[in-house]
Amino acid sequence: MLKMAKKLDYRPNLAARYLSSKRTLHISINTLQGKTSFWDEVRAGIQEESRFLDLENVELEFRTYPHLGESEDAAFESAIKAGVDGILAFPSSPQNLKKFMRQTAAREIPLVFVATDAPGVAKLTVVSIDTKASGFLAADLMGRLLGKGRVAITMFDKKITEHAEKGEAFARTLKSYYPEMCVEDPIEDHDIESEAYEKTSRLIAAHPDLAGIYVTTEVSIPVIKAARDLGVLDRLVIVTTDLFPALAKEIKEGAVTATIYQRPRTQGRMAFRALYEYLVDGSFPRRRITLAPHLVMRGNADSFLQQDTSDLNEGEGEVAEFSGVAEP
Amino acid sequence: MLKMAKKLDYRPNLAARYLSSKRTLHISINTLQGKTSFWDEVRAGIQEESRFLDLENVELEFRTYPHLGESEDAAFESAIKAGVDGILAFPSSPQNLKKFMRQTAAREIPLVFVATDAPGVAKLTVVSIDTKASGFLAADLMGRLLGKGRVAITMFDKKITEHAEKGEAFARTLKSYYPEMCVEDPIEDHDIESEAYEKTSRLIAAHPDLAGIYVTTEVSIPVIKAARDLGVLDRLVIVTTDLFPALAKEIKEGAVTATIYQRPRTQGRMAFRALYEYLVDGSFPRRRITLAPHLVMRGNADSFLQQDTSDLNEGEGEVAEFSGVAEP
DNA sequence: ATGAAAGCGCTAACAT
DNA sequence: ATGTTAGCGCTTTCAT
Repeated sequence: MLKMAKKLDYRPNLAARYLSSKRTLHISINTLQGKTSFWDEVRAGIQEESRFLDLENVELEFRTYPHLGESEDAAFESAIKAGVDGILAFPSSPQNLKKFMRQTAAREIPLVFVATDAPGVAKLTVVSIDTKASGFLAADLMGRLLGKGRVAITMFDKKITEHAEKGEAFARTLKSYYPEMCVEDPIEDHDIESEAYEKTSRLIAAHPDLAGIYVTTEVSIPVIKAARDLGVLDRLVIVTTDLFPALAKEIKEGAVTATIYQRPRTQGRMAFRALYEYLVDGSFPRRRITLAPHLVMRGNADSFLQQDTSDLNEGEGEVAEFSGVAEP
Repeated sequence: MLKMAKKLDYRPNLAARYLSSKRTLHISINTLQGKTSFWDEVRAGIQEESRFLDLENVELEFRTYPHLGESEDAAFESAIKAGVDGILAFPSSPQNLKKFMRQTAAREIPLVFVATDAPGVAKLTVVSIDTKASGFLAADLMGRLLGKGRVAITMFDKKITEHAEKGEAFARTLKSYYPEMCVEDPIEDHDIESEAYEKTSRLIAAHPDLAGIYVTTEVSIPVIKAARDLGVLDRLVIVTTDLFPALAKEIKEGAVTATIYQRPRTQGRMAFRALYEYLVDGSFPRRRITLAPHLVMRGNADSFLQQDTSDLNEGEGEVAEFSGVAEP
């Protein structure tokens, strides 16, 4: 009886646990090598939060692979073999991942996904951008600026949940608020530059009245180039995704109206936080952690590009001798 | 010699420190009672982060005052008398605060400001929204939608740094990107509804060609009402600040084009984090912690209003005793 | 003043 | 298997 009661509201003292336990948590970070800076930022966010939260008992193991596909599998296998305590990953090919599901499940290795979900795979949580808000923002912006006309959307592949969701929110918003606008079937570029260029060119040729394009993938530059080469850039409203130097240039020059920033650093931070909490506390995060996108236009493009050091500065390693709070 | 070397790369083990120390940190949260939900959200963010970070050695003391002015001073005095280890505050009247500067400085009580800076007051850091990005966003949105015309801006008072900065960014953006637009002298509403209504009405009467209004304060409803009463609401582009139910309604109905959400919860979280880290680690935060504003339009208004539980889930245990200070 | 010793609440290695 | 004990790195108290 008493034991029961005691057990119910018993909370282990984490400080004591850290102190006594020699064990260090090994967390594997399986992500894609940065094509643009997106993944570098995600990793930076993870490191940041790790340093902030950690009471020096966690070790990050970065398994960064250059391409989707087998090197991704290799990273997974290697992590499992190494006996890591948790995995934080970018799931690119859900089918392959299922092979590992049993293993992670059997060994009770918690899994957190960043940026994209892998439907059907058991995981602790997924951290991603709010796709509805993204699609909506792009649509309302275009709608307000154009009022009517034909617009297009590009995505990696209709099968990527996140992209499909953005597309759906985009189309739905346009339909309900701007009935005089219509959306073409999505272009699928598979993150391949030439494919994006080709398909965009063809689309523009087929629809000389095209008024806007919403690019949900990272390959926005080829889309812009196609429009420019065909001489229609000036009359297109282009809304893109993410932010990197080449794109910032186009934004500042007015070629791109706005971009929807997916806050990679914060995604990394949140993902690590969720995994760490689970490992340390046993507490479950929400099933999905969704971030509000930031709208970037020419005025604030630069402030987003420069390292958003975000929260804390370096721990100087000094004893807390409260040395007066001076303002320099 | 050896001592020196040792001291230099010595890093105290925080876990051990928490464990052994009986001391609990007392942090006073001096904020304004919520007129809208802004301050409630800030406090929620503080609580959230506190529960998340805390290894049960911190105690929050909320000193919430109904009005600016003397009750604010009282809260400050009470906190200092109580011997708190740190204060997290909304500085409404910088002049008064200076009286306490000496005291906090003398007793080495670190001070963190939220939402607004108090220039000239020594503090650990200030957490606030990115005013430039806010003003810019409002301006570029209006510029893109209107192209030309006369627009106005309302603020609490020209003397509030944050408001002045927003106004400046707004005007500067308009001037450089949309030379055919012009900005009226700012309306100062001092957060008083009747004042906002009066002055807006007068402005509209004086400038029948007014095309847009950027409201940087929380009193956007009276501005909308004035425009509606004078029958010009339909042709005005209105961009507001913050978000609360009554405003969300106006956004969804199209009266307000967009609002710039200042992320009160995140402001609270960041502020607490900075103060806590300093208290525990001795590490100094950046001088200013600036958050990117969120653009809210009719499609995503609801998702912002519903409690953004943000990061973590529940921490079940309860802290022992709260001294005579009320919880929010 | 300065230094030695006793815990803080756990885990891990030991003994039964 | 179960119970006991040493000790993690600090702070605090107690003795010198």
